[in-house]
Amino acid sequence: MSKADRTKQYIIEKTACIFNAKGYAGTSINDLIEATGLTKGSIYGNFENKDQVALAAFDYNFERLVSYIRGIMDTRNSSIEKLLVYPETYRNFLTNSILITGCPITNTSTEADDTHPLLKAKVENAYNFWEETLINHINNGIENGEIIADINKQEFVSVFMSIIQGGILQAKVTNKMNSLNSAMSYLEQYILSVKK
Amino acid sequence: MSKADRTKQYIIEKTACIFNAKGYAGTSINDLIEATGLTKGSIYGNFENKDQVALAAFDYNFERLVSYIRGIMDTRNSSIEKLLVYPETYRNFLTNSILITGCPITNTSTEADDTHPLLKAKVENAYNFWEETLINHINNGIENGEIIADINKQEFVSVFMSIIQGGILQAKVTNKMNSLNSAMSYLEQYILSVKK
DNA sequence: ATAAAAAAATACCGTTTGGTATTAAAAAAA
DNA sequence: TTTTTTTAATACCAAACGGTATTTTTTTAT
Repeated sequence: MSKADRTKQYIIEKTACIFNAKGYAGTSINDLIEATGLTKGSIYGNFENKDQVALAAFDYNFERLVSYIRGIMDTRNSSIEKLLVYPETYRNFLTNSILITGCPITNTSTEADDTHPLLKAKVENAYNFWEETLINHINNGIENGEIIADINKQEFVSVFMSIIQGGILQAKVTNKMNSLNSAMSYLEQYILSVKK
Repeated sequence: MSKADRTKQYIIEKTACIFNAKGYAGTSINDLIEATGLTKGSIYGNFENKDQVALAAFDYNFERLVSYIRGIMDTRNSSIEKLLVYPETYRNFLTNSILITGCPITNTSTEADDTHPLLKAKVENAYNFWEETLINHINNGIENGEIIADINKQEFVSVFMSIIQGGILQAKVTNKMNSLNSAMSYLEQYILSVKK
């Protein structure tokens, strides 16, 4: 790993949370300088422009979240238990450093959809990835005879993701955990309702 | 209505959609000038600063959405039918000028929560208002014997709002209506599931 | 119709923005 | 260990930012 690669990574790690919290329009080069302790010249020596840092930061935020959840999932044996990792994780998202400034997909999608095509494309991919992952878990569950075969996959994953995203949105803005907890309790029931 | 009040209203009406689309950090004074055809002096003569325009714009966006939905609701007789106005409305949100740039609550909450206390307070109020409205409809439904009495109100409204917000988020970013339609179909079932 | 008051346009201000040469320092290769 | 290459810091830039003072125009009250 070259010096350039290391600083590049360092910049991403130090700024990713800022982009997630303040948004991509709300984050300035100066914010990046403050967060990294580096100079403008150094940042622009490693990234073409602010856009490229933002895109890399999103990838980092998303990848971190994905690997965090996958890490817990790997400790679970059944498909249903794996799906239950989501409500379990998001229930305590305010105490989770990865999620404390909100879900990167949720945050980025609202900002990027009407303003930032490159970022929007990234969120779109992230969405599709999440959807595919969920469908894979469902398919595994069906194959194992763990999940009912006549499940409406499309509807299930849409509702699944909606409940998580909506729940986080509500919790972040109201500072109350009851609504998120309620949503997550329902999600648990919802998951168990497709159990064979 | 004085001239000042009229231009103030004019500025709000012309800029509200921009704030909703580009966000509050992403919208510049120049955007406001372009949208209104007015000059900087005129805008600052009617508003203390950009912040105040943004706050007024959010109020306008929210109020418009509320009165739109209430307008349709008033044509419905039962509580269940009134609740069904939501999936009906949000199903076609991309063709609805009020919602085409997304739900103001959803958009604003992701941006404001970590950056803009005044705006965050407004979104919080909007949330609470929405929640209260839903609970009122449920209470009416229970009183009329239309909705089952042992409904978990807190959970119901949380899930209700989550499905709508999550569904819009997905539709906006994927440009696909299936996921939103699926989520709205489920919401319809969900509403009917509390029917007596 | 005219005078007073209010609103809008113009012109200006300092600061911050994203970004770029250029110079200095530190890695990496010889 | 020295030279070359790469990386980081400095210094700079034009443009855009939010905002203000002043002048001109338009309302409004008389």
